[in-house]
Parts: sequence; C-alpha cells; structure tokens
Amino acid sequence: MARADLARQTCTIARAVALVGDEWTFMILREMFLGHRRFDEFLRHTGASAALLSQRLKKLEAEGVIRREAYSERPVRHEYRLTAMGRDLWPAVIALKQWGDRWLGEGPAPVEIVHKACGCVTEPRMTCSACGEPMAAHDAEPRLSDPFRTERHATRKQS
Amino acid sequence: MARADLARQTCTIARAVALVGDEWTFMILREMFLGHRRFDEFLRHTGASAALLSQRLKKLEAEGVIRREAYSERPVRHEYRLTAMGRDLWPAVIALKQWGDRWLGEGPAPVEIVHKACGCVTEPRMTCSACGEPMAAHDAEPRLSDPFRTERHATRKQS
DNA sequence: TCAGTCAATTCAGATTCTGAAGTGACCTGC
DNA sequence: GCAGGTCACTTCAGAATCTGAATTGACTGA
Repeated sequence: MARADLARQTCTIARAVALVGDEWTFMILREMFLGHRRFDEFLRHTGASAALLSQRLKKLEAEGVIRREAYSERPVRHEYRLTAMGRDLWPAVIALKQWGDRWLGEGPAPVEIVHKACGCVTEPRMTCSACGEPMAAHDAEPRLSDPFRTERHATRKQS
Repeated sequence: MARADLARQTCTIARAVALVGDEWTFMILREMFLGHRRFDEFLRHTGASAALLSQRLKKLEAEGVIRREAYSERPVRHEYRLTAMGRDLWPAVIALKQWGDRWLGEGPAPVEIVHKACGCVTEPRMTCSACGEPMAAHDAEPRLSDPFRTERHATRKQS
C-alpha cells in the first residue's frame, strides 16, 4: 500500500499520519510553534531542501493546516501561519518533544514551555478528560467501534 | 540536509522525529498500542510492505523502542513488544488520534479510549504539570535554552 | 548599477519505497 | 509422507521521492 492511501482509511490516526506524519512536516510545525512564518526561516532551521519545503507547504495549505498570507505587496511576499486546525496539532508536537527530552536528550531540554496562565515552566502531559489524572499507555484500553473492527477483520487475507 | 541528520541535532524534537516521525513507524506504533505483536499482524493492518516493515522493526529495536522476543522455539518465532521507551510514545500517538478525530473523521471515532482507573471513555488532553489546566498552543510560550539559541543563530547562512 | 533578499522552481542523481515473488523452517490434515 | 499452510522474513526491479545545487524573477537599498 502506498503512503498516500493512508488518507483513505477509516482510522483517524492513519489519516492524521498521511497528512502530517512525516519528518519534514514535523520540523515545519516545530518552527511554526516557535513563532516562525517565513519560507527562508523554515529553510534555515529545518534543514529541508527548498523543493521539499515548497511542496509540503502547498500540501499543508491545501489541507487547511496552514494559511498563506501576503505580508507585502510589491514585491508580493507571503508568510505561512497555522490555522485553528494547525494550532490544534500542538499536543502532538509537544508529545514528541517531551519524549525526546526524556529519552534522547542529554542535559537540560533545549526548549522549555512556560504556561502563560500560571507562569510556570511546565511539562505538559496527557490526562484523562473525565477524572483529570495523568494517563499512560497502561492506563488506557482502546475500544474499536463495530464498523472499524469489521473493516479490520475483513482485511485478513486478500490473495 | 538528509533525513538521517536530524538525529544529530541538539533539538530533541528533531531527534524524536528522526527516530519515530515517519508514516509507517506511526502505523506500527498504532498497532502495538492496539495490542498487536506479530510481523504478519503489522503487515495486514498497517499496509506497509514486508521489506519496509522488517527494516523499521530493526531500526526501532536497535534504538530501544521495541524489543524482539521469541514466543516459540521450533520453529523460532519472534514477537515485538514496546519497551518502556516505546510505551512512553503513547501520548504522541494519542495526540495524533485526537487531532484526526477532531479534524479528519466523520461520525464517531473508530477507536475510543477507556481510562482503566476511572472506567470512563476519555478524550486524553494535554495539561500543565504545574497547575493542571488543559493547555493549547496559545497558552504556551516556548523558551529556548541559551546554547540552543546560539546554535540556531549560528546556522544563519552557510555559503 | 550592483549586490542582496525572498520565495520559490528546475533538474539530475541518489535514496527509498512498492509489489511481487521467493525462502526456509516448521506444522497440520489426509 | 507429502501437499498445503503459516510465519517471518529477504530479494529485486521498477517507481516514487528526496537532495543539493543552480537558477529565476520581482523587488530593495546603497
């Protein structure tokens, strides 16, 4: 199955992954959450090639994750900003950062997050929306919806 | 810059992305969090080709994200399990799922998460570790460490 | 006028991925 | 005792994607 076909699956993880689940898209999102907006800033800080960057920005714009806005006429110059949909990817990027800090970093984290509301440096974490307790993999039991389970079993053997 | 060079950056997001930030790795992690462990289950449910799957599993094992364990001698058969490091990726996968459910799904979510401790269906969310409030992009102010800031500025123009 | 900025595009060569076929060690049923 | 199946892969050619470097075009600023 080709990568692009993930977008047509029922599973919303697969769809999300098809859209934003690649190396350079995460790098672009990181830069955007650090406050950058311009093509050449992405170019410098992500390390992606110009061709790839251009292509990814087009894709993200087409899917509604970012918005392209003119910040100058003459010459026409655009910058890229996250839409509400894009900003909502913050937890995904932060989750990767937390994991990287914990398992791949040495010394202090290169980026700290300050929670504006309380003023503290925070280690954002996943909590249960019902009881508010922090959650990890072993606290969670996934429950497949009936149509999804059926679909998955149907994909048994396709010879 | 090649994809592989991301692993050598100071930024822990870049390192995390170099290791697990690609389409098929997320698909494999999804399956593992759904409880699957075997090569052919991954093959069927992720849609990845056998060659790619084999290569990714090797990489994840080499980096300590998963562990390969014999579940039968004669014939020797292995299964793959998440290590503590791997299980700790749960928030990242769940963050993508939540985003996919919100922005890309139609109808009810294909997978629900039950919080074992409280028994409720939950919508896991990012909260501040200091004050416990839910957090989103606009509540967060990233603060770069001095060495990291210096490193980033050094990468201005490399002609 | 000349260098520089910014947002790209183009293109050849390198890398990676796909899909299909094959392998080898076993098991199961007849 | 052997055909067919399972499981965990490997191999390989052709397709797709990515990289790095050069180039473009519309400007600005000195």
